[in-house]
Amino acid sequence: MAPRTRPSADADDTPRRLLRAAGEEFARFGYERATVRGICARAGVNLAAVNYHFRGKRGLYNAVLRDSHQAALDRYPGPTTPPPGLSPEQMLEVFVRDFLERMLDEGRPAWHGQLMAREIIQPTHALDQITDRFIRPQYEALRGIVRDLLGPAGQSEPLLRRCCFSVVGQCLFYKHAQPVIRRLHPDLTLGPAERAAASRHIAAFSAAAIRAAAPSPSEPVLSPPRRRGSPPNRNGALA
Amino acid sequence: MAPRTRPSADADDTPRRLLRAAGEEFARFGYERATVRGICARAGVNLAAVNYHFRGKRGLYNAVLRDSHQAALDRYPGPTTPPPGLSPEQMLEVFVRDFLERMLDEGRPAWHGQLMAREIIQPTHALDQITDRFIRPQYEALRGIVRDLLGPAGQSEPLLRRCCFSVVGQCLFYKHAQPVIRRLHPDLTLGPAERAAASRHIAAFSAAAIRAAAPSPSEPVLSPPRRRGSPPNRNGALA
DNA sequence: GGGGAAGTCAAACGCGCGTTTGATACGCTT
DNA sequence: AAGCGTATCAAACGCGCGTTTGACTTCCCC
Repeated sequence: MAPRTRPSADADDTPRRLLRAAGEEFARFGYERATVRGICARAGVNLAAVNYHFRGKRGLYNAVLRDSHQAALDRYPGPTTPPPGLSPEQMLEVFVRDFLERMLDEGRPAWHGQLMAREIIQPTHALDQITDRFIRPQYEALRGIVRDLLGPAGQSEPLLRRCCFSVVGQCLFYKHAQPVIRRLHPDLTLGPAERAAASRHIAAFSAAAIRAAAPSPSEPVLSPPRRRGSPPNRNGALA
Repeated sequence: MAPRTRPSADADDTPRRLLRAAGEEFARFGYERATVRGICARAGVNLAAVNYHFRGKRGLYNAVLRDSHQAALDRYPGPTTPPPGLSPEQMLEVFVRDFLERMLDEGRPAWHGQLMAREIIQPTHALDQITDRFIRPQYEALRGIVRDLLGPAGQSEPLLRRCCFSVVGQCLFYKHAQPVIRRLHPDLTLGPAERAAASRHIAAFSAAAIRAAAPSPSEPVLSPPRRRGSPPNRNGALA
């Protein structure tokens, strides 16, 4: 069973090395441009191993998604389970910070955010599954936060939707527009400090805009109007 | 010279048909996934015509960019030459509306916006040229608008930059995240009405946020601490 | 009216890709 | 020791891609 001279329980077997190498290549190049040959070369395994262990490139990609999804849930418990007692502004900042960090975090085996970011703009066969298992829960969490910020206006579905799009759009920009950003601002580094500043900016920018979109400030804005109806984060988030 | 039975000045010669077909294919599939065979089939010309008239796929793409760039300038004079007498809020709305319309406008031979949107997230060999000729002018126009909205705070280069990123990020989202949007909101159409509403939302959302980021109208908040040192916007903007 | 440039065309070339094949080696069971 | 399932490997297959080739047609000009 064990190929070379490894007894049995070994974390360095061929499927694991393939998963790791494939995660790096898929995150760096995307599903289409990543090559099975490149992955196998990086993993130091034979070319046919992908088809033997994962039934082809698609199967390997699906396995990487499953694997990294679980790892990401462990690493970022995230705003789907927010610590209580935070103001909506604080929850928005936590959401934005985690979202941005996930996508821009290179280095460690944290490809999940990069794979998600890629799927959004270059869908593969796995997008439906990814939407159900990852994107929609995150989206519902954000909707809950924004709904709280909007107050009574949060009952307006188009407004709520567009505000969420605005938040997510700002975050995705820092991930996907990097080639242009580098050309427009050659001195900009986009290191951890800049990322933190960017996430604070997005959270403050969005919170101010959402608060402004809410009705008049003269009246108790948050609590009373949405006392009725369903709790803010009912459907989808944990479904 | 003229191939079949066409005397001379004919708008339907092979290079023109190739340009048109290539624009559609490049806009729809991107540079990499668009195929020379597909373009030639759509244009109804022989496969070798691309290499004969444009010296290959790259040359054809460059020609499409040049051609559509000129056409786009004709169609959208745009906010680089804004009509005077508009408030900064109105100028921002014009900018956002044109930007969004350019990118989402399908149908007519208006591939330029789609090609630009693609280049931002999937750069090709032409991105440097495109940045200089198209993106940077647009970016500077937006910077001017946002600087006006920010007031004294507009002297802060990082704040100005991030506000511009926020505006552009919101716009790009509607273009690039369409697969996910359709899955999250299957009933959403994204037709002309929704696009118009989205552009109004982005403009209002951003204007409110930028105004909020500006110091209070009663007191100048930002100016004193950074009075010393070099002028804030010296390098890069026009260099 | 004959020479040559310009243009078109079917066919093929070379390459990289995902995948498959068949041989080979290993370890466990009986 | 024989048998068998598991795993690895080098080699090749089949396909689509961008590009090239060489022959053929058409038109202008001297």
